[in-house]
Amino acid sequence: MTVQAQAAIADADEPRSSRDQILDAGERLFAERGYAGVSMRDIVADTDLRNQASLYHHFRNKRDLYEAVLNRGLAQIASRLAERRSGTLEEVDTNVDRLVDYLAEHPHIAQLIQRTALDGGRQLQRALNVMLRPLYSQGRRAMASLERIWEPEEVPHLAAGLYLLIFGYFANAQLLKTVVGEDPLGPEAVERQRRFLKAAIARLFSIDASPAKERLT
Amino acid sequence: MTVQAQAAIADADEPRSSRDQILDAGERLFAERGYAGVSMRDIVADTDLRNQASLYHHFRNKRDLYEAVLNRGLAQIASRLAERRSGTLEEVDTNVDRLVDYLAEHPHIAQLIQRTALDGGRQLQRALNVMLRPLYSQGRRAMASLERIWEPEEVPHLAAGLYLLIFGYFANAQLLKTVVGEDPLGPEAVERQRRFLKAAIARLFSIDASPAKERLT
Amino acid sequence: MTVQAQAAIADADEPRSSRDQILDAGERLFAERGYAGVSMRDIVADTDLRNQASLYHHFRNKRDLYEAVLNRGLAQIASRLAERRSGTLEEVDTNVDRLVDYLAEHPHIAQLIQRTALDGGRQLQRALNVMLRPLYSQGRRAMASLERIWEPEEVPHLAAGLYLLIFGYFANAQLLKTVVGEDPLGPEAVERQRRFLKAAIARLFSIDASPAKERLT
Amino acid sequence: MTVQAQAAIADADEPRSSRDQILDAGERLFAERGYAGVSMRDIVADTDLRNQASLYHHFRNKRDLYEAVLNRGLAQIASRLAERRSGTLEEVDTNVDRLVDYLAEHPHIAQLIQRTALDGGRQLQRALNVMLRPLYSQGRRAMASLERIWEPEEVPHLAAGLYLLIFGYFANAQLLKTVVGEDPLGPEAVERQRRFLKAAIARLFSIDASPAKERLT
DNA sequence: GATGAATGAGGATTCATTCAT
DNA sequence: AATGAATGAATCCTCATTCAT
Repeated sequence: MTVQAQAAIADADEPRSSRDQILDAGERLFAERGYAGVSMRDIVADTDLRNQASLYHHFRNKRDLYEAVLNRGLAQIASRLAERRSGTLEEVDTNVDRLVDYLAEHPHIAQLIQRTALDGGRQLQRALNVMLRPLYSQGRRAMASLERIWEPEEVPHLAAGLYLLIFGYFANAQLLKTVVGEDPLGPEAVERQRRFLKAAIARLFSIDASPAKERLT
Repeated sequence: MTVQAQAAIADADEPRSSRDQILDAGERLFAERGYAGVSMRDIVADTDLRNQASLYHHFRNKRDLYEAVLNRGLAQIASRLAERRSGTLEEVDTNVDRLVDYLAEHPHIAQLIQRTALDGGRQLQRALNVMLRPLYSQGRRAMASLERIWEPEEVPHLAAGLYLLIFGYFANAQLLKTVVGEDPLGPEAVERQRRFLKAAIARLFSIDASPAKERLT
Repeated sequence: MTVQAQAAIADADEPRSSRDQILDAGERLFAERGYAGVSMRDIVADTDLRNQASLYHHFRNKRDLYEAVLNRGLAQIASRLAERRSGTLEEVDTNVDRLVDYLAEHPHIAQLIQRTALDGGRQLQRALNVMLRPLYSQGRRAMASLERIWEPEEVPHLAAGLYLLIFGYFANAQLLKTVVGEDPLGPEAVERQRRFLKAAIARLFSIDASPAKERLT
Repeated sequence: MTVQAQAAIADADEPRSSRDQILDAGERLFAERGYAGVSMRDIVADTDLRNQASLYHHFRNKRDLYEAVLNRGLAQIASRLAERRSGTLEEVDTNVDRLVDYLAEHPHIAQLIQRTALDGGRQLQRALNVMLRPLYSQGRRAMASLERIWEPEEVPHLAAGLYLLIFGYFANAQLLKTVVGEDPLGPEAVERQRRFLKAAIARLFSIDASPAKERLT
C-alpha cells in the first residue's frame, strides 16, 4: 500500500465528524443491546473521543442521543418511500423493494425500530404514522378497488402484518440464522425473502384467493 | 375451577410462593422494559419480599431469573401446541386459535419472546426449534400436498413470517393501539386479529392464489 | 479396590463430626485467605453441611469459629513443646525438631498464626506468651550460662527472631517455592530447613560458631 | 528539608493529588487489615474525595489499587538497595541499615509485603527476585569467600531467613509490643533491633562468632 | 442437629451527568 | 470542541446472622 493510499484511508476512514461517529456508534449499540443495555461509556468507546464529557457537547443526554439515532434512521426510510400515489400493487412492490434494499444494508435500523416498538414506541407513533401512511394508504387504495377482500376494520391488522413481515425479518436476523440455516442477510437469503414478501403480499391482496368476506358470513 | 375457587385464591392475600411472585414480577417487568431495563430492586418491589437478598435465595442471578421466566412462558406455549399430527389447514387453524387465546391473555410472553429474539435469542433457539417444529412441520405437510405453492427453500421464510405475524401483534400491542385505534387486546380487536390471521394463512397456503412457482420462471 | 475397602474409605473419610469438618475447612480457608477473605458460605461449602444455618449450631459466629480454629492449632503446638526444663541447646534443638515436624505437616497453622500476628495478634498474646515462654526461658537459661553473648534487653529480639525464622518458612511456603526453587514442603527442602535452623540457632547461641560444614559430615 | 518547609507542607491542607491520597490511604489500610479487610468505602473515607466513584477515575479496580500501593512500596525499597557491588559484610550491613531506616518509618510497607507473601505472593515474585537478588548475591559473594560455612543449597534458606528477620520485626510490631514490652517502633527498640540484626548476621556469616558483648563496648 | 427462607447492611463497580480548564 | 476529574445515585450481588420448622 502506498503512503498516499494509507493517507487516503486515514483521511477517509475517521474524519467523520464527532457527531456522526457518535450517531453511528449509538445506532449500532442501541440496535444490538437496546436503550438500557448501552452506556454512554460504551458509545464513547466506539468513537475517537476520549472522554464521556465530550459526548455531552453534541447531545444533551442519553435520551436525546437515542432519539437522534432513531430519527436519522426513520428519516432515511421515509425518504425512500416518499413519492407515492397510485396505490397499485406494483407500487407496493416498489416500496417493498426499496425497504428490503435499505434494511438489508442497515439491519440495525430494523432492530432499532422493533426495539422502540416493544418499548411502547411513543417515539415511533408520529414517525410510524407518517411512514406507514404511504404503505397503508396505498394498501387502502389498492384495496379500495379490491374491497371485496378485506373488511375496512381489518385493514389496520393487515398494515401491521406487513410491517411485521418486512421489518421483523431483518430485525431478527441473528435468531433466524438458526432457523433459516444460512446468514439471513447474505445476498441469496435476502433475495429469497424479497420474493417471499412479494408473493405473500400478492396473495394477501389478490382477489383470486377465496374472498375474505365469505369467512364472515 | 369454580368461581368460588378463583375468588378464594384472589382472596388469600398472595399465598403464591415467593418463587412464583418473583417469576410473575419478572415476567411483567422484563416484558415491559427488557432485561437491562429492569433492576433486581424493581422486581423485589413487585413482591412481598422485603429484601433483594431474598431473591437470590431463589435465583442465582439476574440472568438465571430471566431464563426461568422465559422458560416458564415457552413451556406454557409448547404445552398448548403439543399434540398434532395431520398437518391439515384445520390443524394449523387450531394452533393459531390456541396461540391467540394464550397470547391475548399473556401478551407479556409475546413481548418477552420478541425481546429475547432481538437480543440474539440464543436462549430461544432450542425452544424455538421445538416450538416451531409443529407449526413448521404442519406447514410442511400441508404444503407437501400443496408444494406447488412454495419452493422448499422458501418455507423457512414462511415459517418466520407466521411467527412474526402471530407474536408480533401481541408483542406490539402498545404501539398498535395508535395504529389500530382501539385497545388491540380488547375482545373485539383480538377476534378481528384472529380472523385476519386465519384469512391470511388461508391465503398464504391456498392453491387458489396465483402459484408461487410462476414467479420464479 | 474391593467393596469393603471402598466402604472403609467412605466410612473413614467423612464420618468426622460436623464440628470437625467445620474446623478443618475453617483452618484451611482462613490460613489461605485470611479472616476477612473467607465467608461462612465458603466454609460450609467445604463441608457436608448443606446450609449455613447449620454452622451456627456449632459456633456462635464467625469470630468464634476463627478463634476455635486458631486455638486448636495453638494447642497442638503447645502440647508438643510442653515438657521442658533444662534449657540446654539440645533441648532447644529438640523443640525445633518437633516444631518443624508439626509445621511441615500443618503449614496451614503457620500461615494462620502469621496472619493473626499481622492482624495485631491480640488473640495470640495469651497463647504466644505461654508458647514462647518455653523457647524463651530455655533460651534464657541457655543464655544464663552464656550471657556473654546477648544483652538481656536483646533477648526478646532474639526470641522474636527465632519465631520468625521457624514459622516464617512454613507460612510463606508458597512464595518461597520461587525463591527456593523446589517445593519448600517437600521432604528434602524440609530437612534442609531443619539443618539450617539448627545451624543458625547454634551460631546465634554459641560462643564459637562452629563451621556449618562440620555438621554435615 | 527545613522545619519551615515541612510545616508549609503540613499547612497546605492536603495539596497531595487525589491519586496520592488514595495510595496513602490504601497503603495504611491494606497494611493494617489486608486486602479483603478493606473496603473501597474505607479508603475513600481516608481521603478528601467525597465519593467512591471518584476512586475509579484513578484505579480501575481494587486489585489494581492494591498492586499500585504494593509496587510503590517495593520501588522505594528497591531504590534504597540499588547500588551494590562488593559483597562484603560491611555492604550487607549498609543495606541492613538502609532497610531498617526505611521500614522503621514505613512499617506499613513491611506489613503489606508480609501479607502479600502470605497470600501466595505472586505479585511479589518478580519484585522479590529483583529485590532479594542484591541481598542474596551480596550474601553469595560474602559467602563465596566464606563458603566453608554454608552449603550452596542452604543459601536460599539463609536468604529467606534474613528476609524474615528483617521484615518480620517491623511487620509484627503490634504483636511484638506485648513480647518486647515497649513500642517496637520507638527509637530505642529500633536501634536495638538494628544491633541485633547486625550481630545475628555477623554470626550467621562469620567463621568465628565474636561475642556479642564486645560489640557494645 | 439440620435446613430452607428471610433479611439489613454492605460489598465492588458502573451509571449519567456536570464543571473547570 | 474536547478533556480530566468529580459526584450522587444506582447497579448486581454477597455478607453474617436469625428464625420457624
